[in-house]
Amino acid sequence: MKKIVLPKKEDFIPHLAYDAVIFGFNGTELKIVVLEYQKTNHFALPGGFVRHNQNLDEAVYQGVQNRTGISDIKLEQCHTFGHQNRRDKKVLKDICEVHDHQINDDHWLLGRFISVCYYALINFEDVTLEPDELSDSVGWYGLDELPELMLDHKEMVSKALEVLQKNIDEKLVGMNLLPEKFTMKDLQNVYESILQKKLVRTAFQRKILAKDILVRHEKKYTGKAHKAPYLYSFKPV
Amino acid sequence: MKKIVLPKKEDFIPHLAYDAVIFGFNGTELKIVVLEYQKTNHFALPGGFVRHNQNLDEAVYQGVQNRTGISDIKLEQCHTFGHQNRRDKKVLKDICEVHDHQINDDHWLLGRFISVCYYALINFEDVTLEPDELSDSVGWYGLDELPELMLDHKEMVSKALEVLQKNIDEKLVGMNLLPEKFTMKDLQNVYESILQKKLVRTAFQRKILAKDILVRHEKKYTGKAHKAPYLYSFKPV
DNA sequence: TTCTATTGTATCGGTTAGATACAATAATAC
DNA sequence: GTATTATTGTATCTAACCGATACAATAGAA
Repeated sequence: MKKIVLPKKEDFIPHLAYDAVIFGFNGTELKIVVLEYQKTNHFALPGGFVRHNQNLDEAVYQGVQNRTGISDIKLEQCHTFGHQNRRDKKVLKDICEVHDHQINDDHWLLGRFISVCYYALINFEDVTLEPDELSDSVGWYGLDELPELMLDHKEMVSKALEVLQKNIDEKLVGMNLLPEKFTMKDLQNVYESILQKKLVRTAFQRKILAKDILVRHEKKYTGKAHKAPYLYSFKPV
Repeated sequence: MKKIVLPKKEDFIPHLAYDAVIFGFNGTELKIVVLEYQKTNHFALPGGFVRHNQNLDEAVYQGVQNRTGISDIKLEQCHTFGHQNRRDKKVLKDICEVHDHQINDDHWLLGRFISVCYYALINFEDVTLEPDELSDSVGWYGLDELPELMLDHKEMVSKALEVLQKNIDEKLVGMNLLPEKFTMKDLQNVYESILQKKLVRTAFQRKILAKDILVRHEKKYTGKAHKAPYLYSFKPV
């Protein structure tokens, strides 16, 4: 196992972390990015720390990029988690041990952390997840097939989903959960995955078209024995 | 000037602060609580730091109580501000100097702070603001008569108002911006102050009554030469 | 050619909000 | 007393919107 360099205490704001809930859509199901730490069987949201010379927003953007390979996304804050027992010595120690680091009980990484939670929507298809040196794997997990997550990361997922549901109409316009061109059915699937309920097809189509945010393109012939749906894309702003 | 005790570095999480936007309603206008630091002419939202053995939420609750005398309120998070130049050496130095403290440029209070912003709604009438020893005064200011505020506190006010506007229907039920009993006109005034726009009287009344959240009481005779309005209170949950 | 699943759209009924109208007051002016 | 005035509570009309339903228009298989 390659020896990694632990983050140096003096570079970072102590007791402050961020975590990100990154939503993607595989055509059927809403999924989120989860990291697995090498050999430890510990799972977590992509997260990290904020440098003294970094804006919070930038730290999150760069951190997510480093840890997952995902770039060019728009992250939004959803909540800051600050319970005093937000710490997990065991998990951190396990991770460090795997990498041949012995750390003391008073090491800064084992202390209490306040974490600012962000969320983002990305297109499942044009992303290749690349785990960083800390992580054994980085992968997509459906909301109902999440592994046990570190600390309160599960609560973060719930909160992020809640905020996303509330803002779905604003956030989805021009958002890239879908490929460039998509059918009305695809869009409805995204809505249903996020809202976690079935929508009325005809009313959905009417509502979306009334918004006047879509451009209609050619038909999409799927080979199935029925009328072919039109393809749409979001109107450029 | 009484010499005060500065917060000790070792008690608090460094680089982390909170600030609170506390909304009250005086019957006509929406106002917020602003502190003035003694003799310095510096104004700020009530805020403070988080102790190592405190939950974030508790720190905010207790801090607001200590600094303003306001207790028994429900605070909600609205955003975390983390720009790297969130620091203001001059203001902090001024405040310390007034209290006979000389602090060095590397004092922890002069460093960069990430601040978690909260907001709350309270009943203007049953609160007596009591400034703490740091503050010369604590008072209510209308949104369009705010003094110059420290750092990005003005942005915090905007953000809090934005969140409040979005959640007005949920947050206002049983909320105590109003006295126990109030007229429909009073309630409409609250809505209009928060949303910062005029509402249609008849539609407003119909909408609120349809929610079935009010109890109707006796009429309120104001002495004015017109029909007396009914008093209402929120249905107990 | 027939059949089937899906899509695009129109229509009906119920709900909601803005606009308008109007009757019911509470105090004042006379 | 009676008329006057401002405000309140409610009803009505219309437009917008949503769920439900109906139905014609397919694309491919049988």
